[in-house]
Amino acid sequence: MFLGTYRHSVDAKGRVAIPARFREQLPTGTVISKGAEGCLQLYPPQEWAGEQGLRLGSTTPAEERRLARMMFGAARECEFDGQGRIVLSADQRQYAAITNVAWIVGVNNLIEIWNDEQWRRIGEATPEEYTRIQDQVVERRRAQRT
Amino acid sequence: MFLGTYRHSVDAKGRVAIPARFREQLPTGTVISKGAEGCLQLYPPQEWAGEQGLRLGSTTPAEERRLARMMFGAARECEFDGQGRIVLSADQRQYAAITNVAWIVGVNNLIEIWNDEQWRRIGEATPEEYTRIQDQVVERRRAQRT
DNA sequence: CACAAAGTGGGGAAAAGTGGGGAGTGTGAG
DNA sequence: CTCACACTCCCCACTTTTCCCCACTTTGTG
Repeated sequence: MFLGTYRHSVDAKGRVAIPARFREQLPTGTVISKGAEGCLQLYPPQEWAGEQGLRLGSTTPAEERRLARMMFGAARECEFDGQGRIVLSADQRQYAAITNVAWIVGVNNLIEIWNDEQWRRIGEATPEEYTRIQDQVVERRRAQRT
Repeated sequence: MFLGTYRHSVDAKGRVAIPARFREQLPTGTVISKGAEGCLQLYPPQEWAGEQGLRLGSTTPAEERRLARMMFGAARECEFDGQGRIVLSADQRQYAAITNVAWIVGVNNLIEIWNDEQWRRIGEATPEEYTRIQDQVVERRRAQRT
């Protein structure tokens, strides 16, 4: 389970430290790829395996083909250096618009990496916004039960 | 079952002691997150388990993605030190507007942490207000059943 | 009143995060 | 074929943060 938000710096070489709490839970075989809303996502091996359902074949719909190409084409296996950092490629940094600062966010089953501005919009919700969102969950749960 | 209200101090490091009565009932795996109306909430493992259904994957809809990011990004697993204290992160203290004092309130199935001013507004309700609130709940329940 | 438990505060060791230098490897041009 | 350049990766050193431990104060209880 990945929880919490961490603000780490990205150096000139594109290196960013993954919080130790997360790193402990990431075995080799962890994959980094592009995610929705312009973030990067780290999939632990078992989560990445869950995405294998997305395959190309003669019956695959067009949107799924496109999604599969983007997801798998952008994916790379994570490699940690001695200090627990990974290197974000120039391509990945451009996609996520990351320059000097990155927010590393635990989202239950996977980890996301965001640029400064975009994460602030999500993470710095006021208590009022947060209350509203929470009410949405309650509402959604109720809808699902029926 | 968590009952009662406790006023504890928060030191310069952001540490706050959880009342011993509560601590005895909190196994490892307890999670602290942001709650409605600007409080912080402690979920015992069995309460938090309900939130686990929310997972990210290539088939997760947009509203759920946003929700999951906010919920899990704001949460952290509780870690007690030798004196039974937890550390409130700078982010959590800002959200709940907590500086030197925190009110720790048992609310049946979970625990809430409030700042001085906001808790006074809730806790110092007059008998008249209390009655009115109770009637509102009764009214709402009645409306929902229909 | 005395003792025990709970809460509070601070100092120091250890761990995590950050930045830079340099060796090794591969590529491309001369 | 050789040399120069660029890039990657590994290692080292420094800074900051975390957390663990100790000691004191306060509260509650027998």
